[in-house]
Amino acid sequence: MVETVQGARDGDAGRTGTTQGRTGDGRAGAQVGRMSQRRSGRPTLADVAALAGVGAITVSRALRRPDQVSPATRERIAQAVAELNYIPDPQARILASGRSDVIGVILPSLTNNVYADVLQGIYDGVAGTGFQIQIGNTRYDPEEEARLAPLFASQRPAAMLLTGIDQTPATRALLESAGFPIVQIMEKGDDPIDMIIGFSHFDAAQAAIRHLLGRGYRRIGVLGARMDPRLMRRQEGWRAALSEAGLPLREAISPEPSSATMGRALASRLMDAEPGLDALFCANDDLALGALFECQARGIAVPRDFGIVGFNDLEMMAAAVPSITSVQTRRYRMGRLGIEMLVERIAGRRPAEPNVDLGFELIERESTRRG
Amino acid sequence: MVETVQGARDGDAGRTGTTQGRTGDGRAGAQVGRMSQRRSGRPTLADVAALAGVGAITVSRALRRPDQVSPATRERIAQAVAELNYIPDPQARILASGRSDVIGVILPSLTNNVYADVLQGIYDGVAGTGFQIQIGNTRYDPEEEARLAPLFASQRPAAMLLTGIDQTPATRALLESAGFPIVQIMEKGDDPIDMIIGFSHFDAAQAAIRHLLGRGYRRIGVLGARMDPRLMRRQEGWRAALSEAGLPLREAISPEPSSATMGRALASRLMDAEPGLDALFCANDDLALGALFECQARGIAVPRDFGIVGFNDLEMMAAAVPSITSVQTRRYRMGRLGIEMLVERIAGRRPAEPNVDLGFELIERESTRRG
DNA sequence: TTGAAAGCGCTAACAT
DNA sequence: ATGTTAGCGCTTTCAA
Repeated sequence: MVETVQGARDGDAGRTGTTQGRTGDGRAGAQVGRMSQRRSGRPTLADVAALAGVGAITVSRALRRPDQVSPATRERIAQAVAELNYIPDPQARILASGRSDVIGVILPSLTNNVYADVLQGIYDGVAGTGFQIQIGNTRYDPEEEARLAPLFASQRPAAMLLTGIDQTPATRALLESAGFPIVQIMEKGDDPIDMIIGFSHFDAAQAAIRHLLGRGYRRIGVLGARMDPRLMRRQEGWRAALSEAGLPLREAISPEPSSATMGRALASRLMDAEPGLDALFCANDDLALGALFECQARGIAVPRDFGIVGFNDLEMMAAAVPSITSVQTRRYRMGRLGIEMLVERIAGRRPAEPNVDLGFELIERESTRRG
Repeated sequence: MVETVQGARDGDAGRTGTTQGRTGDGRAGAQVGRMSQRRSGRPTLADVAALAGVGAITVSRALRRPDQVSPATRERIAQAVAELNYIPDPQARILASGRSDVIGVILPSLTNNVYADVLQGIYDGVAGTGFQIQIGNTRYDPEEEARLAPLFASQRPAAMLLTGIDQTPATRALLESAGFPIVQIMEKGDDPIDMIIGFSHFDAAQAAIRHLLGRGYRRIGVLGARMDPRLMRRQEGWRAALSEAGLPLREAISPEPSSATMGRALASRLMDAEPGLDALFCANDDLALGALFECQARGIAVPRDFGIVGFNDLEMMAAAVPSITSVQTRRYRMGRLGIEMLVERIAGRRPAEPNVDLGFELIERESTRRG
């Protein structure tokens, strides 16, 4: 998605003569009297300038750096702007200045609750800053990311926000010399392209397993779906924790998207394959919800006979009966802080800390609170 | 969010000299020999043209309408493009042509599952078309929509997609004369600004109540949260259906966002206030999930002693125990079809039907299957 | 503090 | 089928 390819569409339905005539009104326009057919019909800087009796550049300055224009002129310009209902043309501005107000954002998914929250943080972070967000959706496809990142980068964005740390070497090289601020989110990393905000998926998964161990569960299984790089690192974490405890690895993994239905299916499969299973760490909350439903369907008592831990701490974990223990991750914060750091950098300020570990927190609830 | 205001940021961190030197290489550039400091450093149309030994406009045409250029020239141009790694500048294109490849999209939420699905449909619809998506998030605030819509419209989008039919008169007037295709989604309507894709929330809510009645439930309550215009119309629907059946109105409504936790709270409140309640229609699925959890917490048997119907048919409704009856709405389809219709119109073709009612379907599951 | 000129990279409108 | 010219609306540069 979001290509800037040429070709395709050509016609221009509905684009014909609408506000055509208005061009003439102020007759303020350029020195030249004749009317080009190419003009958009909207008032331009020159129109405002003529009406205010100043040069175009003064209007431009009044708009961008009001302090460089005398209060009197500023006021006259403000009136002209209001009168003409002038709105600056962002395209012209970008072309002339070589600088855009677009922050490119590349996410692996839009429907996944995790990224919906990130997205909310991003939009809240950008609110009122004057920047625009341009979203690319890779659908968890590394090739799509490799295609999208250079494409976005080539459009002179003011900054870019990327998900994760697994960009291809080529993409990475391109971005490192791109000349605009970049932040990677969702993962901890020693070697960011520029800035990074995240947490250790390895540690978080390890903490989940240790929590189950601490509650006395021993025959622990793990459910996972859609093994993206973050999931892979969680996998390393739960494997390490299980191995450290001398416990065998009991996993049910699917490449398909995570969902409650998938959670039920995977839980069912693992329960059948591993009789005596007494707990599940679910690498996503929707899997955990599905696992709980599967327990209910089988009449298994949670938490007495079976423990469940989820991951991400989605809102419904607290509402479930029993409520479900989960690893809280700061998704909204990553999106929001990511944008805030980028905006800081665009403004020429250095963030105090370009490498932020937001950590995680294991929220214990009823699903692992036994006896 | 997504303003195009002036002011704010000024500095240009990190933007300093990166690929500076490269400007000289092809020396192909314009007729003028001197090198402006303003140049971006990226190869331009003129560079490609010089390398291919043709005029700039020919390159432009080769890129946009290859059939208007002879195969031989086209081939030479393709080579030059590849050699220079040329990427067209979208801003310059937009400025010169007065036409952009941006489709503006205004949604009330990004985190709500409903709109996450719509968004996915939108991105899938736009994939491969060459159009870009610009999202505005109103957070269910009509004023924000009234602010955002004109702002987007002023940026010469190729088209716009709006949510619902409750734009202010001013916004509506502006958009009606905007000159680009517009589609409204999520609701049925007789008087679209341009095109519309939706379904009747009134009918859908009515169908939900009638389903409960058909299953023999009589002391029916309704839960609602965040009463946006769609919810209001559902409310009219459930009220009509209850009144038609001669049943009293038992509602628990909250202006706060819908969530499973909210569902539990509202269900709890209504159950306490209305002893003997035997069913709930929940105007959102997360409320329905919360209601189910509340029943579980209270030891109420669903569906035997209590019926539950949700709205939207989110994935987890099918996984719940018992699975939850819900009104299926075609969210993804509305997003996708909306974009497809816009793209058709941009290409100058008229869609067969500019007013599409996608309907809904009541999916009966265990939560209302008693007896 | 203000302005004139030039140009950002591309395409529309006429040529040829 | 290809080229020439003149912008699109804004900002940079340099000057006053």
